Amino acid sequence: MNVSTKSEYGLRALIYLAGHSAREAVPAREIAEKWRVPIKYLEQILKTLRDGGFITAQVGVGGGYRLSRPATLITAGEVIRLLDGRIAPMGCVSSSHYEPCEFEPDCGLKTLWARARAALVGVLDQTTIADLCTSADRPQVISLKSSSKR
Amino acid sequence: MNVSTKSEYGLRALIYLAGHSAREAVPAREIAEKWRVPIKYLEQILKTLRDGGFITAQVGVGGGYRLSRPATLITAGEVIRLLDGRIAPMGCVSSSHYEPCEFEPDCGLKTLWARARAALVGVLDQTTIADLCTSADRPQVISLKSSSKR
DNA sequence: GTATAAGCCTACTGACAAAGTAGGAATTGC
DNA sequence: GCAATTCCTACTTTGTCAGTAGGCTTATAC
Repeated sequence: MNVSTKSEYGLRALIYLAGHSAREAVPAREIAEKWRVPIKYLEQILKTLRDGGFITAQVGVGGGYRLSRPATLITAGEVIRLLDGRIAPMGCVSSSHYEPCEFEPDCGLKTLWARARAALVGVLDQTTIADLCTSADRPQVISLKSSSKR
Repeated sequence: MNVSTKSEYGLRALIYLAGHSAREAVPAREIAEKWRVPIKYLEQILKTLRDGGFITAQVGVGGGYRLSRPATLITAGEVIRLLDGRIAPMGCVSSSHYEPCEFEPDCGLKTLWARARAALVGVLDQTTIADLCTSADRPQVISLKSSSKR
C-alpha cells in the first residue's frame, strides 16, 4: 500500500509549476533544488509527465517546463496512474491494468478490493493539483487562462 | 498501491476457516490445497495470524487452526495491518506506523495522502471476514448477519 | 559560430523487500 | 512407535524501486 517516489516527486513538481505563470518556463534544476530531489531522477519523471501530456518542455537557454493544462484540470489520480502504473490494490479490480485472478468469479476478496479501489479512486480522481496548492506554502495558483499551447 | 500476497493468503485462510465450525480444527494443508498456496509459506502466515490473536492452533494428529473470534468481529483492516504493516499510502499519514515527512507541515501532499488513507481505512476497517464469506463459494458462515450490498 | 544552459535519451547499478524454500524440532493421537 | 500436525529459524531467489551515469541535441546570447 505504498505510493512510489515517482508519483510523489511528480506531484510535487506539478504543484511547483502550478505556482508559476504558464508564460514562465521553470528549469528542472530549480524544482530539484526546491524539493531536494536528484535532478537526473527528476528529469526522467518530467519526461514521463511530458509524454503524458501534463507539461510542455522548452529546450535551450532560458528553457524549462510549464503546465500544459490549468492545474484545476489535472487530477492526482491521472498523475499516479501515469507514474505508478495502477491505483487499484489488486490487478483484478483495475480498469487501466486489469489482470484476471485465478479464482474469479468465486474469489471472496474481489468485493473487498473493488470497494477499496473505488474509495481510493474517488479521492485521487477528484483532487486536482490546484487543490493541493492551496495547502502548500507555495504562492497561490496563478489563474491560468487556456493559453492554447500545442 | 499493492496488497501483498501475505495479506491476500491470510485473508483467504480466514475466509476458509470462517466456513467451518469453530469446533473443527482445519489443517494448513487443507487450506493450502484449496487456495493453491505453498504450504510452507502459508504456515508462516498462519503463525503470524496466531500471534496476532486471530486464530488458535492445535498441534498434533487431528490438529489444525480455527478462528479465535467470530468472523463478524475480524476486519480486513486489522488483518492487513498485521500482515502488511501499514495501510496508508505514505508514512506521514499512518497512525500505526507514522513517519514524519521532510517537508511537514508545508507539504502540499499530506492532505491528499490523508484523504486517501481515510477512504481506504473506511472500507477496510468496516469490512469483516464474514462480509467476505457471503460472496465466496464456500459454505455460508454459521450465524452470519449479511450486510454486503452492491 | 562558439559558449552555455537547458532538455533528451538510454543504459546501468545497488539495495532492499517480497515471495518463497528448506529442514528439522516439538507435540499429539492412535 | 509412527504418523500427522504445528512451530521455529535460516536461507535463497527474484524483481522492482530509486537512483546514477554519460553523453546527445536544441536553443539563445554574445
